[in-house]
Amino acid sequence: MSDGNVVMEEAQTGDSLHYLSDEQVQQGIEAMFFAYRGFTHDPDRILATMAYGRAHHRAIHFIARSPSTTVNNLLGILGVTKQSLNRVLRTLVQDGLVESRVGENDKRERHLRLTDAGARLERQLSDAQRARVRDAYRNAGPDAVSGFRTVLEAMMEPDLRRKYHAIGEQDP
Amino acid sequence: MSDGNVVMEEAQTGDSLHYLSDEQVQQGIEAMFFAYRGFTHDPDRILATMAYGRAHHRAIHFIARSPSTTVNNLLGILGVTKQSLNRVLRTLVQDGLVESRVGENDKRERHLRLTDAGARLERQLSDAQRARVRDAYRNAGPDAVSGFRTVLEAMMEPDLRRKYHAIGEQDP
DNA sequence: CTTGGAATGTCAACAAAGCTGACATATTAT
DNA sequence: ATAATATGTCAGCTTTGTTGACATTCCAAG
Repeated sequence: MSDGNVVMEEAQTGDSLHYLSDEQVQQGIEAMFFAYRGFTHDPDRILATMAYGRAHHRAIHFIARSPSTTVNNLLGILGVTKQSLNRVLRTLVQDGLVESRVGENDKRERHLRLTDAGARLERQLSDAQRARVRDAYRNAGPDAVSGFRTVLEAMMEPDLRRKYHAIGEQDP
Repeated sequence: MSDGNVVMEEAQTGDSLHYLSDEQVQQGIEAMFFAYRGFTHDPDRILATMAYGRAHHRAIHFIARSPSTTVNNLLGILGVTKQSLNRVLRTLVQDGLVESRVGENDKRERHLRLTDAGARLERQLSDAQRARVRDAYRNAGPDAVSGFRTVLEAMMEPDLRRKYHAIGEQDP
């Protein structure tokens, strides 16, 4: 819990690295845990009333964000196996929420987009989540939001950070 | 995606609420998703080599943080059913990583604490996670860290925010 | 034009970790 | 005495992840 590491740093630099103490780091870890629970709470509550789960929400979210994305691209973003994603996508396509089009250039690829019904569900699912994040932003203020995003970015795995930045760009 | 809501706010207050735009909120949602993946990446990698999973890590983490906590308290923190937690605790006690003592005042309660072996595993599991968070903190700087924690707190469900603050205090 | 590899889909089997419901056992509180 | 609390346990189910194997389709390299 308290190896001499941080103590040495503090001895070297005084109190300026207080935010790097084990206790501060530990509290940050716990804050991530509890905040993520809040983060998923609202969509989970809605999904519990349907035949869908969090995996469906994730797929719907990123299809909405990157229309015409391919299955392979989605696999890279979500970090699950194709079998796992395919089970989710199959139900969404069957239920008419997602459309799977054969690629024009490369006909092996399937390009995914939400149908109108899918977009409606996406809206419903994400509205509560957006509201929560927006409220948190409003309460915290712009400087805190900036720091929030800076730390989150620094916490990502490098390849996921690249994917994070690629979302919403021209050619992902 | 862009209901007129935010546009109205921006019309009212100018650009000061830019950080509340749907696009900013959406990016924050995705940052949470990707960052949480990084957050769990290191312990998950270690756990994959053992017979334990993320649920064991969570139990071990909070037992380490709140020694002598009761099962009921842990249930409230983790937000799972007693059956689910019990399955995890049973293996940890059987494997000699967690000790379960009958309460002194109230003998219905079981007070949980890590054994030496459990503390060693906790250290191993959490070291990588702490290192990642500490590196993220270091790269982001103290102001960003402050904002990070402010937004995370604002994102929590109120009852979990209370539990978050109660951890590490005298009488949880 | 054949062939290797890539992208996708699908089947089967399995595991982790959540859930509900029911029930048992101590122990404490009323 | 009786009710409520804290815990443990059994059985069964669901979601979501995993591997492994195999088929199809198609692009690209030879």
